[in-house]
Amino acid sequence: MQKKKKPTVETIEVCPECGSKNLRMDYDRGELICEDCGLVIDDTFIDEGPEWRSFDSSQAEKRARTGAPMNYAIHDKGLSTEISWRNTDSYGNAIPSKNRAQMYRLRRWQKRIRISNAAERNLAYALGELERIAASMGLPRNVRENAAMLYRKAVEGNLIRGRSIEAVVAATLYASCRQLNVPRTLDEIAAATRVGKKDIGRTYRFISSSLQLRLMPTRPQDYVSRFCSELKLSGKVQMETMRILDEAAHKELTSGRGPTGVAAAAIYIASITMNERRTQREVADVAGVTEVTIRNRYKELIKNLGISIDY
DNA sequence: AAGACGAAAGTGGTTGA
DNA sequence: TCAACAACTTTCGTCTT
Repeated sequence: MQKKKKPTVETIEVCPECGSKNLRMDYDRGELICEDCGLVIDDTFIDEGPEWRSFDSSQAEKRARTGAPMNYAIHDKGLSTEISWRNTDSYGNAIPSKNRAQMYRLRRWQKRIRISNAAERNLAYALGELERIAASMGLPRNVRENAAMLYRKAVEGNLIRGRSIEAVVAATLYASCRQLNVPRTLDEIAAATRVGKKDIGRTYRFISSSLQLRLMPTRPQDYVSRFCSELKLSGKVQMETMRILDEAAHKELTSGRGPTGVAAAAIYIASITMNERRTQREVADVAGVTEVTIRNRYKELIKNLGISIDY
């Protein structure tokens, strides 16, 4: 019954950057992180199976709940019965031909009951899309489930009418990412869907105000670890960046500014002061802003924080 | 030659009358 | 609903390494 798992990121044991074996899986953010240098080794690992794992029977007992786990990402929350298409019984034996017709009728009814009307069908389609997009972006499971919940609420509130399903799915994903502090930019979401950034933004605003999501504006800090690892910067740079951003936030240099731009500028500064220099273009590409924005932000930062940069 | 700099004009979104 | 506005982008010429 248990199929052999194909090798995943969990088979990586040594940090390719510093050789440390001190790796940690951050399930909340969906990242595999080196504890020593801070490198995010892989943020696109595929999660298989339930959201928890047990390593021995006592843990399994503590963590297991009765019945199947609720899964909001499946349109009937994963609680319905599934009938396999195989003509075998649960022991793997072939079902006698005289029962085949009966099985066929059972399956047909099962389908009709499960996906009975247009609303259900749309929900099933939407959640399939959600899963596809989230998977291609490497978003962790909790973000997907959260997004699925938001989508259900949107359906209940009749917020879908007049909007494309994919736009709403993208918007809920975006909202979910922000709620759980694993922000992705609108650009990134737009790149993974067939919906324009404009549409997603509009739909997002509509949904979040209708559902009263009260989301804080994204903080630059939330982007740092992802950007830094994409730039292959060490944990030292990351920490320095955080320090700069904290100070900047304290002096109100971040409000009103685009968080990605501020994050990019702080990373740029930290990369120089920590002797791991990256060009403005490199940082700009990763952060999805232009060099000009980085220049503007970083001039503000070094002026107001009294950081001197000597080459 | 690549990177950094800065000016100027253009874009899309927010705000307030 | 519209215009003002700030943030950000694009483009381009110039300077620095």
